[in-house]
Amino acid sequence: MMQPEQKVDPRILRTRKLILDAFMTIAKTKDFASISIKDITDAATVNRATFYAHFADKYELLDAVLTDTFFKNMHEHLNCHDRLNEDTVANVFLAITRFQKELSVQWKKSYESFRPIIENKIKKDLEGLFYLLLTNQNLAVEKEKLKIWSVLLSWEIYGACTDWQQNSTLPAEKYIKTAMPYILQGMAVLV
Amino acid sequence: MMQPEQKVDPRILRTRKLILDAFMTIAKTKDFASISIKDITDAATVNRATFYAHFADKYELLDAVLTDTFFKNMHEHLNCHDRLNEDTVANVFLAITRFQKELSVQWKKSYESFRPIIENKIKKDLEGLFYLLLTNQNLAVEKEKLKIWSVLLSWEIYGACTDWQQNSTLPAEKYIKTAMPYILQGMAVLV
DNA sequence: GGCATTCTGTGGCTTACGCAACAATGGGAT
DNA sequence: ATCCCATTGTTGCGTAAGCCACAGAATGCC
Repeated sequence: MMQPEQKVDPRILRTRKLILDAFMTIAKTKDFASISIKDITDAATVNRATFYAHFADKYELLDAVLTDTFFKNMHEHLNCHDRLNEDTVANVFLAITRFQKELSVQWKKSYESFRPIIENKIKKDLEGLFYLLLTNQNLAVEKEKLKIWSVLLSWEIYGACTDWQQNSTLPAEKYIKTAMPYILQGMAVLV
Repeated sequence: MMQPEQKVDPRILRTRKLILDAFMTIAKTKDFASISIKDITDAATVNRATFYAHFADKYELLDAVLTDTFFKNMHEHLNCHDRLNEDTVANVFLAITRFQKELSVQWKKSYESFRPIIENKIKKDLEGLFYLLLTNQNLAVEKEKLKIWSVLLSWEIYGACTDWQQNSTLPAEKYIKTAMPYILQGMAVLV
């Protein structure tokens, strides 16, 4: 989003990465609740006090990990200069479902305890993403409305993902194609 | 050797490892002479000034890399509580030849410029190793003599390695078996 | 219940590292 | 020969990270 990204001390990046990597590794073998800060800092070969200089607690770390991995995943299939249209929505849907799949496989032991946190996180991120896309295509609509519509759209999409995951036997591509007319109908208010 | 190994700041170990790893990686693709300090520190994501806090120059780094890898290699086939005998000598010979082989393959681009440095280094290390083994088995011989005999033995063994590498077509195991009687004859002065 | 143990945040102090700037050296090109 | 640019070590200063010790909370065990 902001490309200048003014220089960050390399030590900060290094330590952050050490912590994130350590956490992701541990999450594969241990339940989230039973992971202690010490487990993480030991694995990261970082002092416990240093952890707290980067993150307030375990949950903030989880948040950061999700942001990193989710956005990484997202950007592989979407660039933020796209307009919000049928293709974009479909791509977002597919990226989310793929991401969830990956998480539940990679983080077997922790995924269940993560789920509600992940859900909120992704919806917030989505909301921000949609809002960004919408403002970028300068429509003649007040920002207030765009904000709310972003919320609606993010819940809608995320709901679709959850439903697909839990109840559907369709391939993701089919599912989203089926859902698309309804979504587009809602988005039509934009133009 | 010394097992207490009083605690070292983890940052030092980390930085050192980053530098060593970076160097070994670069050595695969570039000639030693053409590797700059900046190349190394960039790859290691470490500041150039930090490099100089750890090593005086490129050669000291090379020295450290060799020590680490050589001793690692050596200890896999030998423990320092062994006595100095036929088996030990044979193991050392094989460890060295294996190590040289590995280097020349791994560090294609740099090996030739390394060679003389490596040679001195290994002989020094060998000398220390032999001296250690000899003193450990408390013989009734002055230290002064043990020191000199360690030198002779290390040159002898290293010479054998070089000759094998350059002139011999025998398998290393055969070669050392052939050379062994002569070496043992020399060592007989010890008992 | 009580007791011991582990974990969590936090603060004060020390140390290692990053940064920018420097003079000195050494090719390489024209 | 001259200029140019890159590399080499070195320095002083600011900041991130390590270390230790602490009190309070949580957990487990009997």
